[in-house]
Amino acid sequence: MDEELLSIGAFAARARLSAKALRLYDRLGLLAPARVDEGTGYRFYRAGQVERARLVALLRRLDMPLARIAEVVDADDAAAGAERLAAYWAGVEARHAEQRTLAEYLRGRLSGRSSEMYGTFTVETAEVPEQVLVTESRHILADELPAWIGAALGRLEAAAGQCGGPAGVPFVAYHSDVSAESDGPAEACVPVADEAAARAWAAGPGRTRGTTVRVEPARRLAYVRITKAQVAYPQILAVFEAVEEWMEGRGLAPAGPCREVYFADWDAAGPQDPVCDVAFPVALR
Amino acid sequence: MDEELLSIGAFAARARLSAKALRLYDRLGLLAPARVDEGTGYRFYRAGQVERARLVALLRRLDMPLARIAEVVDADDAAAGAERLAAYWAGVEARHAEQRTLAEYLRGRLSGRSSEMYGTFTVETAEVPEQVLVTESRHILADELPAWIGAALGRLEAAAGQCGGPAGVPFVAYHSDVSAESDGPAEACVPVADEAAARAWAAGPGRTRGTTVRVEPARRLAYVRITKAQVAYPQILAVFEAVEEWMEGRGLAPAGPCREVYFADWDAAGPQDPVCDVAFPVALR
DNA sequence: CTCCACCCTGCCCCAGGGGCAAGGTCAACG
DNA sequence: CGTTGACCTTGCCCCTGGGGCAGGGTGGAG
Repeated sequence: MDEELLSIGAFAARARLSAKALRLYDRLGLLAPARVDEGTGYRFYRAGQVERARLVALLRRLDMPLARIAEVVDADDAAAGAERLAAYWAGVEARHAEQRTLAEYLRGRLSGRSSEMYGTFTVETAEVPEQVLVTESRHILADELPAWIGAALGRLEAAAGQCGGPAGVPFVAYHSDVSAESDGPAEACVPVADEAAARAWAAGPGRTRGTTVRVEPARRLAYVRITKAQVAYPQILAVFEAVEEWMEGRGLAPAGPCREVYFADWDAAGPQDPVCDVAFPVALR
Repeated sequence: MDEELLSIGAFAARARLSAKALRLYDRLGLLAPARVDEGTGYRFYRAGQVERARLVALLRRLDMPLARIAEVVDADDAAAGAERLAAYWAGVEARHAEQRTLAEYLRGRLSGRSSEMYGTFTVETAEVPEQVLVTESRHILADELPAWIGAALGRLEAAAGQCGGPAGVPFVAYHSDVSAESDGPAEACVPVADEAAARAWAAGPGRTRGTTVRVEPARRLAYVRITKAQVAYPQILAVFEAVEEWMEGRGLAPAGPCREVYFADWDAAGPQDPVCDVAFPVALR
């Protein structure tokens, strides 16, 4: 019945944890000893608890916080625990991918200067026909930009359904710098098929928040295709700079505001999937 | 001359840092204000310091410790800073690669059990001819294993130079479990060309530490090829288990101790490069 | 002159322990 | 039976990189 109670030191050695850590896990309720002597306070563990302790130790090696470890090891069944682990790890991977692109950007900036970073991006061109756009504009700083882009494109795509449906790829145009000091404005744009319906929609109720309809003439874009992980401030600025340099090298001047073209399903994309073109309009012909 | 001194709040906004962080960086000598008012203690920064402050902020987003940030931003020239950044980031990548394989192992263990993890490794077989080995054996626990393997194979490869040269790929054989509780023994082995020279070497002075020479008969190996990042305790145990399951599925029994075959240059390999075969000998024919 | 926005220092807080001090326990050895 | 040394307990301070708040000083605008 007692099945060999282990002292904290013996248990720590078997579990590859320190006694100090075990006391902490006891206090947090993550790994309670099987018995605590009332007189002396000595902790005693069953040999069968080693498995749970080792799992905790392994999860700690992923730098998982103890609270999330508790969610994994206390899950109703192992599969549910695996899901929570997968969710945690996906977050780690996303953060790491973002940091990796930032590290590459900084390394290039510190060592090679522009010549090197220019080489790491491939600039292409594409022609885009005239489009009717429903748009939403806002003055905004860089830190709120990702949340706003998601929300604004969501609203505009909903609107596009009432305007003949989306007729192209959504994008965000920057009419002036968006950074920590400069607030744009930025303009979220969704091409639609039915201009008359779009104008009716824009004149409808509750459209005071910078929404408008405009016709964007046909244009040629110079762009760099980037992955989801690379869509992060401020390293994305290096991409804009790369396109500008490419244009200067060919004697081309920007023919309108720069933009980010979101051609893929953002939520479905993984960190290394291409999702966005960083683009400048250039003169046609 | 004064060129527009900024208060801490104004400077913090431009640098995308909190005032609190700036006070900390001042105290650590990482980013000292251009002037500190003696009477009031007010800190004043030059606009030109913004660049350094932003670099610090970006490096912090890599979770780089402030001490290492100081090494980067205080480097003699930008290229030297880039090198230190690269060194730091290489460490991050290595740790992340190791954590990734651990996360995959744990996810498999929690969710799919053996069926899934079996599927993630590809087991191959290979035939190895008879070999003369110089070897070094030791009782050792898992946590000291990597350091010992490096040192022992280094010594044996040096010895192989006096024994007709290396005549095959070095490996480590496990005659019993090596874990946190069980200490093997493990045996580091390097094949050599000249058996007589090897026996003379083994009888030479200072060879009392478990070194020996033996002839390993020809054998067939069932193995899984893994990357440098996967060579880490305890997730490597899952690889051994995968090979064992594969063998059981084919009615094969181990014909000797399991082993890790290091066929690539360990130091030159990146985390994702294949470097090691996790192998069991099986009966020939 | 007063008000409000800044600014200062100093203290406590977070995670996840490491390290040490002061004192209690337990088994083995003489 | 006593002592010794290994082990256990709690409690406190330390680390990093700040966040948050208290209590008090400053400076410019109205």
